[in-house]
Order: sequence, then structure tokens, then C-alpha cells
Amino acid sequence: MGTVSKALSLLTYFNHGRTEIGLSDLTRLSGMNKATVYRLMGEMQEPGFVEQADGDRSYRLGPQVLRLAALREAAVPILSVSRRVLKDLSEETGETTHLSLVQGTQLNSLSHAYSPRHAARVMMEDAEVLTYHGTASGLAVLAYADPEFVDAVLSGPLHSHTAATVTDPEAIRRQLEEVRRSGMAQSVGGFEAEVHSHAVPVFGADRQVIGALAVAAPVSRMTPEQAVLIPAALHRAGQTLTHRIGGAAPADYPQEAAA
Amino acid sequence: MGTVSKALSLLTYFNHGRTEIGLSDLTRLSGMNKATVYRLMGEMQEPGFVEQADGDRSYRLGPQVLRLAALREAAVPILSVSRRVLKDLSEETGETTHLSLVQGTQLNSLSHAYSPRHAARVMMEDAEVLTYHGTASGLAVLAYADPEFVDAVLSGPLHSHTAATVTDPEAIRRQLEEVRRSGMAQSVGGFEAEVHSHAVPVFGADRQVIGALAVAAPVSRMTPEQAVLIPAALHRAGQTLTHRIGGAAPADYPQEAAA
DNA sequence: TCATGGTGGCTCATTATTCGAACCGTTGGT
DNA sequence: ACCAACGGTTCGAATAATGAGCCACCATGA
Repeated sequence: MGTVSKALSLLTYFNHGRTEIGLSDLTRLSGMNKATVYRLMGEMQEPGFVEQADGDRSYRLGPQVLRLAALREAAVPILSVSRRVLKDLSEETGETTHLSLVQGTQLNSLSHAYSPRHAARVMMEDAEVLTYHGTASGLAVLAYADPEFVDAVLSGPLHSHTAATVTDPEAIRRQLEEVRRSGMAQSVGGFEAEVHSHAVPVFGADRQVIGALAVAAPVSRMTPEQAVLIPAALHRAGQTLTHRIGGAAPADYPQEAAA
Repeated sequence: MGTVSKALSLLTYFNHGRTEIGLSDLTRLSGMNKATVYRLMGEMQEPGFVEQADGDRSYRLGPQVLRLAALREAAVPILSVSRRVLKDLSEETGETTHLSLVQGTQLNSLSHAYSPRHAARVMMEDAEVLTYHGTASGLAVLAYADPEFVDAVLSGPLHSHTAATVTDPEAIRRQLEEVRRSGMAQSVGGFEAEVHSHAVPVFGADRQVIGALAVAAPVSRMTPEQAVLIPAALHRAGQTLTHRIGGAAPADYPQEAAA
């Protein structure tokens, strides 16, 4: 592994539960040498990609990443475009909606919207890591990903989030077939109990899947009416989003909602 | 310079005018060897920090930076907090307001708000690089920065944006004295002609200056009434923002607006 | 008082990694 | 057919990364 990859991999240990990490923790998490981690973090600290907290000297992400994110949005305004789509979809369905994007080998939720219609909502956090096998979004992405990528994911360890999580690779492959047929993935309690999620893939300019758009509702609210309305609205919203970001669905992607 | 620094420095060449850069351009901009740039970009591409456009193979920032920015906001919610402060300040003053943050050796505008009161507004873009010597925000930061940092900035080349830009180091130092006395920086046409800017420093938890909050108005609207109202409102907003992000002003920072 | 075990920070001989001139294969303009 | 510029690749030489180990510091506590 190159030095740059090592340095960047250090940044992957930051998440919502761990927004600040000390030097020793970081060496343990990464398995690298302490001096190496120290030097790498020092180098990333100079331009402001990470910074050290005041009290203890633990590291956290720096302000420079905000600048890069703003420029990324300027180049590919996926988040700003998605916010509108998410908001409209939330209002139409009355449920929580969220967008997740493929980033390297992991899938991250990056934007979400709530509907004011119900007090009980499925809560979301941005920058949360979603598993490919245990979420509707993950399945929607896998169904349209490269076969090698699918193999890599399914050959790895498949963690169970709830009792309802499907972890058998063959069963998952059968689910993917079904997703390709309908153009939509579903997961009932696979990631969090009592949550029924629908998800559709979002495509980039090269017809490659880049993420997923999802609606997450409490299972108790999934009435027959909603079970028709949500897939239809979600399918439309997915096509809108793909189109607005300059993307295009592959030729075999179902043009009509058929869940 | 270490390999990691080199890799990260490549990311600094991206800006609003250049959101996609080809390999050759990047080698010219950085002065590095083409093979070096190629390898570095390749390494940053794997985890999704940069990605290659479809048509030509030019590079642009990748989706991973969005995740890091979301986590940075989770750790230090400076942008989300500032949006409220900026909005209130814009409404109170009737003018465009913006927040800029120190990132390594440069100052970047990162968030802004407009007032609906006037059709003619000073327009802003996020992630724009501001000079320290030619903007009110830059002067506000310099006035409270480390002396070594000030020396480094003033010993470098000082570009003229307009005919009114002050580029004489000694004149700038006198301006900084004045800023420290009043707690507020001003620039009339120093960055863009016809724009009168006020700015106050924003401080972090260690009483170090981390950025600046500014109001930018057309010179034609800077009536005597506004010339009193803006500094007062800005001064208050700066203290609010510093406080809300868990920061603290140094002991010698003026507690009352005195512009 | 003096270990003990934790932290962040740093050194330096060893070694693996990066560097860069030169070279491909394409593309696009003339 | 030519030339120039592009992205991408190679390989010996040179440079930069490595990591065991040390240091200072700060708790805790026997």
C-alpha cells in the first residue's frame, strides 16, 4: 500500500461515534506504527485536513474538507439537487427519505429529509455507513453494480444487524435478481427492526450506479395504499434525480414502477 | 516535502474556475513529474477522494470528501451554526454576509447569505479564496493571528485586486493596529470595486482566530445610518458565532462595537 | 516515594518507496 | 503524413518512509 493510501485510510476511522481520535487509538485502529501515524497525521494537519483538539491532543477532521466538499458540489451538485428531490419525495410519501452514495467500497448516507406529517419518524444521520447486504439502498446498488464488486462484497463477512438480516450470499443473489426485475429493492427490518425501506438506484453519466435513493417507513404504517404509493413515487423520484445530475439509467432498467 | 503533502497539495488546484483538471494540466500547475501526479491521483482515486470524468479522463473531486465534510460538521458544527447567524445578520443589515475560515495558509469563504431587501447585492461564492491583505475578512484574521503568520503573509507577494488595494506591508500593519483597536476591519473597494466590507474575527476554543464574519455592501448604500448599524450588528453577530461554536475571544478583544 | 502504565512526541539507521527521463499508443488538428 | 499534446507506463537511481525504541509527561496507587 502506498503512503498516500495509508494516510487517507486513517481518515476512514472517523465516524459519528468517533469524531475525535487520539494518536494511540489511531495506531491501534489502523495497525500501523505509532511514528508512522504521527507523521502522516502531521502532514495532513498542515494544510488543515485534520486538526488537533485543544484539551487533549486528539485529532479530528479539519476545515479544509469543507472547502473540498463545496468544490465537489460545484463540480457535481448531487447533494444540492438531491435535497429538493428528497424534500418533495418526503412530502409526497409522508415518510423519511435519504440518499446514499458509493464511496470506494462503502456506501454512505449523505442527505436526508423528514416529512412533518407524522410525529413518529425513522431518524437518519448523514455520513452513516450502510451495509450492502442489509439495507434496501445497498441491495439497490448491488443489483446494478459490477459483478466483481458484488462478488467482493458477498465473499466478505456479512454482519447481522437484526434477526431479519439476510446474510446468506445465495439468498442475497436471489434478492438482487428480484431487484433487477422490479427496479426497486426492499428491506423489512433488515437494518433496523420495525423499519420498512424501499430503495432505487441512482445512475451517473456513464450509466454506472453511483448510489441509492430510499424511503424508510415504520412497518406499522405500511398500509396497502402506501405500499403502492411509495414505490411509484420513489421510482419517479429516482429517475428525476438521475436525470438532474446528468446521469442515465442502463437500457435494461425498468421504466415503470413494478413493485 | 513528504509524499502525502504533495498528494494533498494537488487538491488545492481545484477551485470554482477549475473543477476538473487533466493530468497534464495538473503536472504543469504543480510542477511535479507527470508519473508522480499520475500515481498520486491514482492513489487518491481508489478511496473516492477524486474521480475521473467520463468523457475525457480529467480528474475532479470525489464523493468521499462529502462524507468527511459531514463528519467535520458533526464534530464542529461551524457551518450549520453560522448559517443561522449569517441569515439573521443579513436580515438585520439588509446586505450580503459571509463567513470565511482559515485553512492552512489560505482563507476561504465557506458560507454566505443574502438579504432580500435590495435587488442589487454583492454576490458571493462558497470555497472562494480570499487574500489576507486585500479583504476586510483577511485583515480581521491577520489582526489576531500569530506575528510569525503575519510576517509570512506580508513578506510574500501582495497582489492588487483593484486600484484601491493596499499592498504596502507597512501600511497594512498600520491597518492591523486600527483593527485591533476597534475590533473590526474595513475595506472599501480593496477586493472588488464598489464594495464596502466590514469584518470581525471569529475565535476558536483556544482563543485563536479561526476565521472572519463579514458584511459586504455596495459603497453607494453605505449611508451614515448603515455605517453605524452594520458595525454594531456585525460585532454582535461575531460574538454570538464565536460563543455558539464553543470559542472565546482573547482578553484584549473589544467588547463593544467601536468603529 | 517510587513503580506502573498510559499518553503524545521524536530520533535515526535500515529499507522500501517514490522519482523522473524516456517511451507507448491515441487522438486531433493541419 | 506529419506533428503536438494527451493519458498512461516503465525501470534504475535516489529519496523519503519506516518502526524499534527512547523521552517527557501525567495520572493512579501501592
